[in-house]
Amino acid sequence: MAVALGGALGGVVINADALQLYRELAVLTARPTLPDIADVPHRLFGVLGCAEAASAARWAALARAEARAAWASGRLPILAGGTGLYIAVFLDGLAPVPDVPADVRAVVRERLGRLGARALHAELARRDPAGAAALRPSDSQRVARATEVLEATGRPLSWWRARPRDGGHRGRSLELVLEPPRDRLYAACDRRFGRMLAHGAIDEAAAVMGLGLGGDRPCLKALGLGELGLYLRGRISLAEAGRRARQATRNYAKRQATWFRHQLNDAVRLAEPRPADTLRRARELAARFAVDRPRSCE
RNA sequence: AGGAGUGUAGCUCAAUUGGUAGAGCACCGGUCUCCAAAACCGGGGGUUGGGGGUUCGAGCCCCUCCACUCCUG
Repeated sequence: MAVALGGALGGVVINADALQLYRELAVLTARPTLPDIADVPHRLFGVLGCAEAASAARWAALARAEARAAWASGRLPILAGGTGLYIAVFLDGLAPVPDVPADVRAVVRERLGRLGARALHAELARRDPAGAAALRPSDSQRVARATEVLEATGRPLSWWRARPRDGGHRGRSLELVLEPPRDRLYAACDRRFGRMLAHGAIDEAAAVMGLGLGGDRPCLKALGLGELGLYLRGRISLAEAGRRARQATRNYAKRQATWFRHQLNDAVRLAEPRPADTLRRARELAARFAVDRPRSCE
């Protein structure tokens, strides 16, 4: 869809997917391949090494720069991808929380692994009662985030969130959500892994495993990577790896559907009719959008 | 054909000596401001293979039929 729109409207496709950011993950993230991208410029695909860690803020800064560059060259920026948080951050901006130093982050993660989320939450409750009360003790990810921000800045996360947000383009963009019927969505999920295998997913997984990265690297969360890792170490059969990867893909698609249904209220929803119809519809929408297209994305 | 065993939620399995069925996963729904392909929360579900019997009461005991598995021929 993004490529079709980009071709029809003179656009640049900008990746809005947390995992397609990683260079070493091409097959396993179904990154667009050459025939697709020949006619339309693509940005932010495979631009980080797996040794690095992406974040919403880091991506947003890159995406804003790319969007500006696209406008400057007279092209329409088209963000495409499945990471709801990233898109939300692009649209609404982010609280101006300073970057948390890597060592602080590492210490908090280590303690999380050793003590568990509930223990960190109890500790947070003493230092930032309001912030802790807003979090479930079992929510390891957010408890760790709140802890590391407090640790690094000396101020609770809630204090930072009360400040005005940086950036944001809400109201100056057109949002399209592809919403295929659930059975077709799941069927597509099931087909995906087999296709990846046919395109060298096993070799790619072996190469990534060979990097010897720490177990907490974001890039290791790619669907199917962990499963193929178990297969490569002889722990499970390839059939079992496939079964688990397909299941994980469906579970993820379900979460995406929930996110996009509730977090992008103004989006135009396309229930995926035949591709030609969808494209025509999208062109109409984009043409309408072009009439009051802002002069710059600043 | 004979012998043995098993049939409980979509799947894999639980259920103290008979006291009117639970869990994980799936599925559905939801949360979401910096690891988000993450992290977390909630929900609906089963005339316990069919029929009959014993009993105050049967997923548990008895009879019978059906299905599947294994063994022997």
